[in-house]
Amino acid sequence: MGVRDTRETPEALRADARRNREQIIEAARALFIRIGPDVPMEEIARAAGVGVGTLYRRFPDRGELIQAVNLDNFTRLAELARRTEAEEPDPAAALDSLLRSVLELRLSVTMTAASAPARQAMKESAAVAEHRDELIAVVGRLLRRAQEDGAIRPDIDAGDAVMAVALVSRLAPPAGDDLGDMIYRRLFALVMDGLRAVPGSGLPGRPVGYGDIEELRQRNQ
Amino acid sequence: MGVRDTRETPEALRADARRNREQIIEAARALFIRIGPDVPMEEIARAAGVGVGTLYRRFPDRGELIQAVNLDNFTRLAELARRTEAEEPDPAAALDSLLRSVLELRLSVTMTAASAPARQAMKESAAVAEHRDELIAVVGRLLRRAQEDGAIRPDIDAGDAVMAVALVSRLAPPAGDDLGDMIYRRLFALVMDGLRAVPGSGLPGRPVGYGDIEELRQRNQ
Amino acid sequence: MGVRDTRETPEALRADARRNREQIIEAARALFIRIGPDVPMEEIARAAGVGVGTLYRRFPDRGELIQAVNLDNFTRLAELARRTEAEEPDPAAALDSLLRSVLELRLSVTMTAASAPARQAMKESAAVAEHRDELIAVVGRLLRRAQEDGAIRPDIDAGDAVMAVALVSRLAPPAGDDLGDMIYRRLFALVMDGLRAVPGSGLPGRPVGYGDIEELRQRNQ
Amino acid sequence: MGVRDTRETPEALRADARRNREQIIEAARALFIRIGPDVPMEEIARAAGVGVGTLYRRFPDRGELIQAVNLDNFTRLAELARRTEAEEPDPAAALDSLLRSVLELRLSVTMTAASAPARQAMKESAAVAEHRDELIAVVGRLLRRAQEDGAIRPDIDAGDAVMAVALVSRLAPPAGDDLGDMIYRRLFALVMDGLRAVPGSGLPGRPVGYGDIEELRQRNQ
DNA sequence: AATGAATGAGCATTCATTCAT
DNA sequence: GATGAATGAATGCTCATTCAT
Repeated sequence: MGVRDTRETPEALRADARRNREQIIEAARALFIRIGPDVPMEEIARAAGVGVGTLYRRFPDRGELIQAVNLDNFTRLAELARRTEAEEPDPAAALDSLLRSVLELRLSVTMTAASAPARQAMKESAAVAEHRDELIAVVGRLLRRAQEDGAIRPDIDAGDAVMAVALVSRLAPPAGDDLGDMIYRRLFALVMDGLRAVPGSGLPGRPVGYGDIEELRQRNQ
Repeated sequence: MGVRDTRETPEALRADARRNREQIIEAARALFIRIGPDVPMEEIARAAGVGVGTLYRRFPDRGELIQAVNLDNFTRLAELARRTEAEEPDPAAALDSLLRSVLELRLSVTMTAASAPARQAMKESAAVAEHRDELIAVVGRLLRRAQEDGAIRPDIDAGDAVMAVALVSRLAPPAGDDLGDMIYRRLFALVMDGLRAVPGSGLPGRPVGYGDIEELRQRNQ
Repeated sequence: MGVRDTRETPEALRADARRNREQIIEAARALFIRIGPDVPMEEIARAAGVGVGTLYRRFPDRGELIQAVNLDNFTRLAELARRTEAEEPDPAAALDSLLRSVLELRLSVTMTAASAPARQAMKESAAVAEHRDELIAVVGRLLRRAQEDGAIRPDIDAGDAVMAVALVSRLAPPAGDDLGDMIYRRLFALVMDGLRAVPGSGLPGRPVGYGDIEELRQRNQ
Repeated sequence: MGVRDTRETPEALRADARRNREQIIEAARALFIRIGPDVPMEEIARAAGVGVGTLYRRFPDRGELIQAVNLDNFTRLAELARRTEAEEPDPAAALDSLLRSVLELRLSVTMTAASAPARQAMKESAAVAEHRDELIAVVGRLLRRAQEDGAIRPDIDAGDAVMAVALVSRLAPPAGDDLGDMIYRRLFALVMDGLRAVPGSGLPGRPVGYGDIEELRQRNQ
């Protein structure tokens, strides 16, 4: 049932090699957020405490690295989604908590594409897709339940919610920036308010499902 | 009353030179949106139908070009704001219309920062600041009047509104993308709903003025 | 008897065109000394108060301009040499005065070649050659007479003297630099002392005539 | 006691990398002399048999390369000065031999300034300064002793001598050019004769110390 | 005839990726 | 397996020269 489309099975690596791999992903995630997905490979290697050679041995090119970070992100998100759905009985509260956590994990690179070269580099991965689907499924279920409760406006679907949150996540400030953080949290709250039922106001078009988002991504390559 | 801090007064250029200048700005604006502020200068020149040399004669480096595009954007925005405020008596409707127009002009590069090198390149310009101030002043006035009418939630200030719109503007789809456009318009509407008065829900922190946004920008250099 | 190998006869130009021509040569001479022979053509044009177009109309490329400056320099030098020889009866004093004047005119670009591209650009001109020959002839005559007087060492020829002075001329300091000027004058005096008769010390090789210098220049292209 | 202000300790490099580094410095020295300090970096790389990337890895910009060549030059010069002073008891002979060797090493770029951009690029380095100081100290000592012997004129100081030699060194001909070489050696001998005591002739100004030369260099940036 | 705009080739530098140690 | 050196393609920018106004 495990999905496996990266060249190597991380579990099969020697202890030190696996540690290297993790450090690289950790460093890459941090730098993708702080500098952007175009950050020099050498800088990532340095931050991870390895040579570029090692980085390239693990991830043959930038695309594979981005994808690995993505996979790592979505693995956590899916796990988080599962747990939140299981533990929080109120769907609106669960949704709010889940989306807030998404932000806190600062997984921004992940969902909303980045610079053109980075988009080129980001290959589709079955493993990522699997976790993403799971996340989306949870969001969809919570959304529907919350809509049945009247806590979330009825004219939206999971795609709307995901886009809204993904958008806000782009503003994630560097750690320690209090003003940036306040603005960020206010914006999230404001968007969440937008997701709540607002009598008398309708959105244009039709509810956007996650399939729509994927189609959109295709189109931009 | 006119402000001018670019080296040359565009009006004083020869006819063909002015046409080139405008084509360059047009091409740059489009490419900054589509590709990002790091698009190769050569690509901008090609899109504008001129040689690189011409591009550089007009804009000594990328920073000057970005700034010129910014100035052009904000000049239009300020003009638009003035007109909207003068013509639409209902403040909430004016605000909605103004912000919607901002999106339609696809002026995204403008307000929300870009990649690190691009940020470095984006010099502050007195002319840009003047137009920006005027735009913000109008947004602030409309906001206050709409809040007095109870049409907009009382716990926000101009900075909140501007950030919200700037954020959405990043999603501006290429012309002709119907799905993208629908998602984009829905998101905008959703955010506008968030700006409306929502009884019983308060935002964290305090209202964010435009000064806060500027401080934020400073900090990111 | 006039030599004419530049495209246009300066005398035949309209008054304003001639003034332009002279201003360009003046500006070029100053900038060649201050910045070097690679100074941008546009900068020369600006200093001369004309557009590049005008500069290029007069001097089709950098080589022609360098050559024109050269011609101007050598014309003055030849005239100066004639006058000095006629007016100063003591050959050693005349030589000293002539060489000192050469320095004071700061005609350095002229004789000792410059950067590789500049050397490429400096075409041989019959007019320059004529004036140069005249200058050299005077130096040679003064030298011989001074040697007969025992005032100048016997083992040198005009080429030696010219090279020595040309060398020193490279140090010409910008106007107003007192320290630089002192060093410059000391060096000149020191070289002149080297040219004077020094009993008991002989130079290696054989006396170097001007023909040798020209052959050397050929070889370096 | 060794001084080292370049980022890397050359000794610590891998064998092949060190060889490359040396080839680059060798090629750069030769080309700086032959073409000038503005030779294309690519040409230097080609002459050294490496790619540009390698050149830039070792020397992050032209300035660092110039400085490295300088350091190499002065290291040799200082060593040579030490040896000459230790081995030759007659100060005048030692001075003549030392200065002659300086020329033979063709270290011209070093002391006499270059084109404006190159001057900008030439950063001051503590290591270079140290070796230069040592060289100057030796020259100064030899000079004083020779002056006491009456073999060198009394009205000069180390700065005069260094400038004189630096000047001549600019004429260094390419290897194998016999005529150029003869002229070069004659000029050197002539300058040396100028340095010798010449009764009845005084230099203008005051003796120039090395501090004066440094001040001069400052002024030219 | 003068002007200054347009062009594009040339050089410096960076960085993704490959490869020798 | 890890390292960091080498490579060269890509991109920013400058400037000599040509050409439209």
